[in-house]
Amino acid sequence: MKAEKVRRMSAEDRRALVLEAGTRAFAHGGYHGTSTDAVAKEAGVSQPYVVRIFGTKLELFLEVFEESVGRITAAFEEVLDERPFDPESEDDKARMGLAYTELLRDHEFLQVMMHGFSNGDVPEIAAAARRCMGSVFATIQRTGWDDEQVRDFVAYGMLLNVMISMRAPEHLAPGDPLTTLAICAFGDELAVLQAPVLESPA
Amino acid sequence: MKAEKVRRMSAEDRRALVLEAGTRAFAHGGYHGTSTDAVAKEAGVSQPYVVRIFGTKLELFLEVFEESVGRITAAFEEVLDERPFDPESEDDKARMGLAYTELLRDHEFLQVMMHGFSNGDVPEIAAAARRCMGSVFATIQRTGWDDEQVRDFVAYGMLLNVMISMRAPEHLAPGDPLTTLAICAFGDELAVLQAPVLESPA
DNA sequence: ACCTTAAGTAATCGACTGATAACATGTCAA
DNA sequence: TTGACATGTTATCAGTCGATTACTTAAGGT
Repeated sequence: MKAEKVRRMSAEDRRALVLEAGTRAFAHGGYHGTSTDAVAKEAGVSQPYVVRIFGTKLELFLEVFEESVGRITAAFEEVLDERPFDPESEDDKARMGLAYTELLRDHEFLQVMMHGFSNGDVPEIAAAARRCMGSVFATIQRTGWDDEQVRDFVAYGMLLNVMISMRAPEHLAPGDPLTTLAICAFGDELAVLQAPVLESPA
Repeated sequence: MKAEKVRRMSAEDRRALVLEAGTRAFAHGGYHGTSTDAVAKEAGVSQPYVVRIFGTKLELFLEVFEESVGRITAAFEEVLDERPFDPESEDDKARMGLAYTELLRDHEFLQVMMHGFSNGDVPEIAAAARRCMGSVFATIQRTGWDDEQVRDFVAYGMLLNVMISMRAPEHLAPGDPLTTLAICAFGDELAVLQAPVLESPA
């Protein structure tokens, strides 16, 4: 019957794979709204195995969360390290903005971040959220902007996160005020977010 | 034994009471993280009763959510209707900002709103979120500001919501970058948010 | 006083969840 | 080849959740 020998993976690789699956799963339901079984299904392993790897669901979420925020700060750091950053330059500012909007296309990290940010009732998650928000702020500070500029940049990011969360780009109606907001918040990026990826148009 | 006659309430009053309790409960745990029993306990009634009043947990949440957003837009409308609003006036802009920071002190509405905004995986909640975000945007538009200004105002609000959600004001450490962000985001309001209400200082 | 209506609860159900324990099997060094 | 260890699963449990049913009793008109 079962001729297939089941290939195994190193614990390290499997852990990384489950972490990725966890990112996708938690991006949808958040901490409370996602079961360890959902993560397991996404990863293609059994539910008890994912809890054995991470100990508890909470620890799994915390790892997923911190990794997601890490990816986001990494995207900014890439821009900052690419070449000297001029705090006065509108062009450099646009580059930072672009780094974020590129993240929007694959918005799992952002949604995980958002879920972490809004789970203040779980002390460990709230603590992680504060730590991560601090590190994001500190990273943006490296631009040389004054604190108010950094604050506004972060605030703008939060708006985009919220708009993504509520699936605004996929639900635009002509007369809707939300459409106006979406247009002036996402700009050119809106078109990209509306349509899913097209496969090799003939 | 039980001498107490149980006083009853009109369905209307009880409904309002449970709605209020729901606001407090959902503000903490959000949709997925709050049980109907938690709402019932908060309201001082039995769990089956709260589901009978609202039909399902989802409908209860939607009512709580829409009412919360209603309170928020109402706060803005109060400012707008108070006297003619000058879109060029820095003073009038400050009044709008103040309307929001006053909401921060009793932040249950904001947290419920935030939870609704980040629950995009539940279609009904996401739809309500889009509707409500649209109505908030439309309300702020009544200032006469151009769309970019309105957008930035809303974005700023989202940042404050997130900071409140992660309990930033209660966890300020001297060297922390988050503290810097908190200071330049909340301004004078920060002191108020840090300390719970003091009872008649001797 | 009576009796219909409406407010409210206790009991309970089936589904789900996170976690534990026991078991099975692939991998690899000696 | 073998045996120890690491990878992974099945079975299962106790707790929780949303919802339904059936019951209880206060309120209020006649």
